[in-house]
Amino acid sequence: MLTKKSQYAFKALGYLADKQKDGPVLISEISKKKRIPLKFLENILLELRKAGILESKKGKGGGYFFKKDPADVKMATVIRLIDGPISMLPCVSLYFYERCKNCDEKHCGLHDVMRQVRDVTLEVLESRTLADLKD
Amino acid sequence: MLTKKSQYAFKALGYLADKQKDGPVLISEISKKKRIPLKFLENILLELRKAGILESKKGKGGGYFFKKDPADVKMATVIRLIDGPISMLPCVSLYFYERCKNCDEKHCGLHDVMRQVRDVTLEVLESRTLADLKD
DNA sequence: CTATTAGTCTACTCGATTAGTAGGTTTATA
DNA sequence: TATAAACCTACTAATCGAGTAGACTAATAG
Repeated sequence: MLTKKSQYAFKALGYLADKQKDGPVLISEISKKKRIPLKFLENILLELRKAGILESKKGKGGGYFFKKDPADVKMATVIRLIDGPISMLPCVSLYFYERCKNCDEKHCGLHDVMRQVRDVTLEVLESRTLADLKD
Repeated sequence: MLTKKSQYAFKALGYLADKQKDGPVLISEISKKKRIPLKFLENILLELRKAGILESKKGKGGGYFFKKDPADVKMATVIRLIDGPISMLPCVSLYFYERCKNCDEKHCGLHDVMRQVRDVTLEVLESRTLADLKD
């Protein structure tokens, strides 16, 4: 399951993708329109900015807006950033790999199945982008 | 990510699938061979028995063994039993569905992507069975 | 140059979940 | 009747998820 945090992130990013032409959008506006707790949203947007996906401007007329083109940001990237691993096991994770103890990866049935799950999952999440969140 | 609990469950089930011809297997044997904390394993096997996957026998010569044919138990079933939902969002879950607030499922980009992820994931997990865990 | 607006940052809380452990009870077999 | 083994309830400690508090910094308008 995705955490609330990444679900909020996706909602906020979808909103920002819609308003992309309108210049900076206030955190408080996103918070109201998407019903996301204000302070929680602050943290989330900050993370997205630090990751280089969003950009912000302080003071009057400020707010958040896209730094990258939404079409260039994969869903998988956002999930990994906010929630961490996408795979069901550490030993099949590409970005958060950990060797599994007492299970030989060469002939571990579970490993094989979970690698297959990872592959089909990533096929979707690496091809879909934040542009797909626009309505 | 799968929990330790379901990972242990799969290891134990794999072991039991191998030993299927040998009659009842002791919890303590599985615990040793697969390096799973004994008391934790007890709980797990109990759940699997109550779910009708395993059967047990008490007293001398007792232990755990398969009630169903391993080839008839889908991986998805075990995950749902031990960990719960497989989907990334409650609103696309088949067995643990919950309507999502402030997001119209008719035109929600996130919903669509996550439904697609669910579909490809289940294609794997509903087709692979515990027989695939044998080595 | 100062008031206001708006994002930045650190740290805290609090409940739920995860990963176990303890210890007694029941049932089958020898 | 002794012993072997599973059964069952309840407890604990650590981590994580979800959110809050409050002070700080930077940009703009008058």
